[in-house]
Amino acid sequence: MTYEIQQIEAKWQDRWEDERVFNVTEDPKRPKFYNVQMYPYPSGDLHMGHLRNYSYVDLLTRYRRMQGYNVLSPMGWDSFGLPAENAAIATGIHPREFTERQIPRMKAQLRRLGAVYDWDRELASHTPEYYKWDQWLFLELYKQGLAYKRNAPVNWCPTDQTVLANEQVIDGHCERCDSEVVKRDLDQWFFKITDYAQRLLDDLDQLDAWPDRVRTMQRNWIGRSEGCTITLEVRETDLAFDVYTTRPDTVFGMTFAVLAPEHPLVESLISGSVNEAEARAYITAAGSASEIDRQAEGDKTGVFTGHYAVNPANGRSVPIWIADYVLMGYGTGAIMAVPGEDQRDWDFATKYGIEIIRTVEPPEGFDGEAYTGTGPVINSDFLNGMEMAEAKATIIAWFEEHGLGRGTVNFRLRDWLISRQRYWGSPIPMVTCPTHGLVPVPTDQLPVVHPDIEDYRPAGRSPLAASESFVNTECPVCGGPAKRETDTMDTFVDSSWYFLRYCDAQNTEEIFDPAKVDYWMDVDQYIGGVEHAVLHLLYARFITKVLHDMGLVRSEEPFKALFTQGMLVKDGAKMSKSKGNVVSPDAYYSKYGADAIRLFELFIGPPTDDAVWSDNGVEGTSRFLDRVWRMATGQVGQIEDRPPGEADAEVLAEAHRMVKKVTEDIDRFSFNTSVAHLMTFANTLQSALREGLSTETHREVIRLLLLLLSPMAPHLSHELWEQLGFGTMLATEEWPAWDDDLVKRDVVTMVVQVNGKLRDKIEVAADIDAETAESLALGSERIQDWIDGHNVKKVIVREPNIVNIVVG
RNA sequence: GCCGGAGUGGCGGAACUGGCAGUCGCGAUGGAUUCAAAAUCCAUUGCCCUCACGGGCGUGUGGGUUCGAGUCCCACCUCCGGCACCA
Repeated sequence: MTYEIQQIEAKWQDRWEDERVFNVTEDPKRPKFYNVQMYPYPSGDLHMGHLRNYSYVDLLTRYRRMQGYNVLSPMGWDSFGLPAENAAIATGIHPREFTERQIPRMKAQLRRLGAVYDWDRELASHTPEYYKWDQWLFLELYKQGLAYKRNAPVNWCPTDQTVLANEQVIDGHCERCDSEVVKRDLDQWFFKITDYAQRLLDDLDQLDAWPDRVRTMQRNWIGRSEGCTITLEVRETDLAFDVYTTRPDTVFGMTFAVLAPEHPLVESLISGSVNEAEARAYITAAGSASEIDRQAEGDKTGVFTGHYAVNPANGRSVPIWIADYVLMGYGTGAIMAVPGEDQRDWDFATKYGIEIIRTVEPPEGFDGEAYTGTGPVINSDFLNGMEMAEAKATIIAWFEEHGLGRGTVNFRLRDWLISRQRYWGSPIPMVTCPTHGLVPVPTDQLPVVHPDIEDYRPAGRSPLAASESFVNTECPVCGGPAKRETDTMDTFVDSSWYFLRYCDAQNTEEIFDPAKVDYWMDVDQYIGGVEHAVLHLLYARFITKVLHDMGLVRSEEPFKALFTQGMLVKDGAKMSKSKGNVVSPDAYYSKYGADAIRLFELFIGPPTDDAVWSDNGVEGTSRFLDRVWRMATGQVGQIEDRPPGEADAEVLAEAHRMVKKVTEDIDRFSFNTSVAHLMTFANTLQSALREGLSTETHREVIRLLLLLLSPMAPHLSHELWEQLGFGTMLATEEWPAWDDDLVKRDVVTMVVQVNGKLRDKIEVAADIDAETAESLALGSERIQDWIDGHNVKKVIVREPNIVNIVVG
């Protein structure tokens, strides 16, 4: 019996598929486990970095299945979007053709790894069967006022020739192509995610099986702040504007006010003002400056409007400035500036010679500039002497009483910009009629079919706009000539609900059957990259809440547990095609097989951490699997036909210890140590076999080993399971339980320390009492040498593990 | 700047709750087997002193708490990630 890797792996891949072992239906009698990984973009070849993630997902599918769960593990394709489109532009192949060529290749590669899914539920977002429901979802949001179109300054990527959501702008650069993003005023579609800001924030508290890191990132992104909106009147005019502040307690220190250059009041303020020319020049310059330049901290610029505002707290006049360090997109686009307690205002005031009044007493010896800490309020009339919290509450109450302002809550989160001027995405199902304006496409006319066109290159407007046959349509209201919306949806719309569609993927009548979703949701384990911490995971939570409010989904949160895996690193960079450092699994498949690759991917390090690829690591796990094969098939040591003896009992006990450790470690996602425990046991078994082991013990411990190994190295385990006659299909066997009596040790090593330093080890009974432990320790010859001539001050006993003797 | 996370042998990493630092693997060294090699097996492998028994040092740095600290606390250094003129 030699280990014919290629043949065995192909055999079991066929059998899992042919016997539909991992295809599932709703079964109320069994507990369910819904295991989902973030569906991939079908990019072509899988490299070792991808395989790491698939190995984790597949391990969980198989493990939970053996534990008796009804496990749903589906797979689909995030097949719309820029990568396919850009690849298509580069190669001249149509994105549809390109995509539909890649999908079967990817499937074949997953199969080669031995990864199993319920392929009956496969979906791909570029297919009309899928995007029809994207469009349906859009119309539902539109109906509820959660989708709207407006002209707004948006992030424009000059390379990809499309707008980007705020979440897709990283440090002022395009998330995809790294080009510098510019601002443009455009009519764009938005989803009103801000309506859900508070709920998205509050419900993070329920997600205790999410990494704290991700929850913190979402919290920061939502950016809730509590403060106060105050109305400032402009002297000698009937104009007024609102400012938002989180520090109303410092209002007496306001020595100027600032408007963002885009603020709507700016025009009426500067027109005819003494400073008009200068102000106009400044606004023009600020408007053309890139985001990056405007974000340069420290170097603050601005221009005086020529007008003064009234500080509502004390009636003082303060100059109104325009400065681009105030952003139109946050708060009211205008601020009260308090240089004494805000460093930005301090910088500005110092530069332009504006007065600075401290309203919080800095501590003794404070030598900084603006003081942002706590302390007693000063120079502030009736607030004097109060601490920050009290002063805030008092002044907000005072403003409210006098009708000058009110306590308000502000979020950093903005509405989600979902329209894209690109070809390869779901068409937005709206029509513009000269008579009836914006009209939604009736749901019975869905899908708005995404047409195949010749020229899909980006051109500053959607390529669909060039297709006469697509654009020209009838108004759903009057039947007159009308034009279709030509923008497509952000692919994050597709991915914000696909996990619901998996529950009922072939439904042609509705987006899904709520009863089926009810059975499978929530996702019990969601697995993906941490790069989606705010984008996809926030959008998916939002859409789930919308569907919940529509009564279609019971739960308010889609993903009960989230696992974010680390990346595979090679030559100091994430393994990726664009970095040119990918390692293809092909050579490793033919030399070592899928099991050795999988086991190495699990063994390489903690799953949450980045791991460094090593070329000969697979060799190690391959050696281990070879050894398991040889030991299982009787090619190592002596297997004796006799009743089990004492040595057998110890091997059996070790096997049960392995069962316990491996199970507990899988449960806490410590896959690398699970593998280590299997290897440790294999070493024990090998030594035991050298001495000779009974047939009975050998068979039992091999049985346990194969059960544990099967989610990690399924092909080899299945083959041995069958060959040794344990049964036909290991995947459907029950996960082993350990026997506590066997796991328990009778004799343990007790460490004896003198002043905290290890001085002796004594074998003692596991149930030793404190008194015996102490006298054994003190009686040890070695210990005597260390305490002779010293005064024993204290003996700490933690039986049966440790005795520490303190001498002076 | 703010908010997270990490720093342990030649390398990847282990030590989950304060209790033997270095499981497991890679690499390396010596040996067995072999005509030879591959494969396999055995042994050694944190650093320093010692023929040895044994001892000293050791988890980024400095301090602290504790009978006892990789683990807890304080300060700092370095690296990684997120946010960043958010009022």
